[in-house]
Order: sequence, then structure tokens, then C-alpha cells
Amino acid sequence: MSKQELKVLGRSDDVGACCSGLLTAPLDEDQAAELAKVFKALGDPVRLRLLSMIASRAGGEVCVCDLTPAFDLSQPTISHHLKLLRQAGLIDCERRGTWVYYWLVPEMTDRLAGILTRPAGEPLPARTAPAGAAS
Amino acid sequence: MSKQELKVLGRSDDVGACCSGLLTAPLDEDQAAELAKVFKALGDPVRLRLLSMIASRAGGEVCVCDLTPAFDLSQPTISHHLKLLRQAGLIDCERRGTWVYYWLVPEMTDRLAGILTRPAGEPLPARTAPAGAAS
DNA sequence: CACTTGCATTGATGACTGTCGATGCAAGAT
DNA sequence: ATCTTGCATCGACAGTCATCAATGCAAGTG
Repeated sequence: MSKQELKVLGRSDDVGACCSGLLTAPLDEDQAAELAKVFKALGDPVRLRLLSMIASRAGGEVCVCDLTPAFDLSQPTISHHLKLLRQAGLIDCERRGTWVYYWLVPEMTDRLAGILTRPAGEPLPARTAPAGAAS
Repeated sequence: MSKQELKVLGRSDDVGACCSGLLTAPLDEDQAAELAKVFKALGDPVRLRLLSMIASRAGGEVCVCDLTPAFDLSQPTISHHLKLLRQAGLIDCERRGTWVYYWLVPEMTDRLAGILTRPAGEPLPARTAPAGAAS
């Protein structure tokens, strides 16, 4: 339940590896394609809420049966969104008896946060009085 | 060129304000919908590459004429992607003579990075030996 | 003025996505 | 074994999206 499924991310090193930041050097096509899959998984309000419910849960994991009733959506739809989040490497899950529990993969959110963080003390080219503006 | 267009984000306070983190408390529907628009804008490889090209540019801004030839896509398509990034609040632009220049809005990427960052020294509920596993 | 160049907008189209009901499957209960 | 419950998968359908060619518009050039 936790290790089959097409591993969307990384062909080899996966989560921990890769690129410093999107803001410091132009992404190449492969990096961009890989990253886009993760951001696309975050690009839906239902999945964002699911992720935040899972991530903020004391104890670190949530049973699907606690997630589904929080939405005005069918159970297959929630299951589908959870699958996408898992394929993006943002969460993982495990069956335990009758129930399935999900938890956050913090390495992935850490990686995204790092990618979106600009190196401290950047020049920050004073975007206020654009040089030769059309005056 | 820089201030019309439907302001996708914030109804009032916009970028700087809002929520602490997606990882600490469940997002409500409005926050999730708002955030999802920004992540959706990042969920495309072309837009990610555009953003990284703009953000990493020395001088802080890029002319569209420098961006378009870097892709195997038509000029209207690039223009469309730039529009989406701008509507998401990630970049802004200005016409200067014949050319249009784009630059990063670092407040937005900062905000996203913050949202994806978990509070330091979190319990990190030892996901290794799942309690009552199906043994 | 007409002509050219840089970029945005429009309209069309094929591909993808979110959603559902129906179904399948695993595991505990009887 | 049969029934029930929890969740995933399947197939279908409507809505959204990425892309293009055609066109429009702004601004510099002759």
C-alpha cells in the first residue's frame, strides 16, 4: 500500500536530492516537469485541505474515515485526491486492520519550501522607480 | 499593465497577510481556494521555467523577447502563461517603449515558502514502527 | 502617412481533470 | 460461509486547460 504505485518523483534519488532553488537559476526541463507534478497536486483546494488536515493532526496520522466526512464530496473522490497527493510524494499511507492511515512526508514540503526560498540578503533590485519608464 | 486584470488573490490585504502555515492547522475553504490558485499557476513545467528564468535574472527583470525564444512554443502560448503567473501574483510587468519587462514578486514566493515550512522542532511523530500494525 | 516589430487577445480544438455511481476487494463480525 | 464496513478502482461525463493560427493594438521607423 505504501510502495507500489508509479513513483512520480525522482528516478533515483527522489525527495532529498535535487536543485537548490527555483529563484536562483533557470530550471531545466526535467527539473521543471518533476516539480510541476508536485505543485499541480497542491493546485486544488480539496487536496490542500486534505494535506493540511493530515499534516496538522496531532499524532501524525489520520484515518481516511476522519477525512471523508469533512467534505461534501463522495468517498471515491476523496480517495482519488489522496492518491494524487501520495503519487506526488506529499503523503504516504498504510492499511492497519480495517482502516487506512495517512501521514505527511515532511521531506517533500521541506524541499518545496527550500525551492521557494531565495538566498538571504539578495540584492533585491529596487523595484520602485523603473529606469526609463514611459513617462 | 500592472494593476488592472482581475486580482486573483486577496480581497483586501493580499500577499503579506493571511494564514501561518498549511502544516499546523486545517485550512478553511476560502484559504484553500485562494492558495490553490497560486499553486495551480506553479503546476505547469513551462510556467515554472518562466518563473525561474525571471526570478534568477540578474537585474531583476526580463524582456518577453528574451523568454519566448527559450521555448518550443508559440508566442501567444508564452504570453498566456505569463498572464497566469501574473494573475497568481507571482510576477508583475511593465511596458517600456516597445518592450514589456517582467519581474518576480518575492513577497508571494516568500509567503508560499512560509506556508510550506513547519514550525521548527516539531514532535515529528516517529514514523517508523507503526503502533498496532497488522502483524 | 504607411510599414514593421513586440506583445496581448480571441476563438477553436484536443487533452486532461474533478466528480460521480457502480463495483471490487480486504478484513473484522456473526 | 455470509454479512457488513472501509476504502480503492473503474468507466463515464462535464468542465477546464494548454496550445495554436489569426488578429488586434501600441510604439518606434521610414
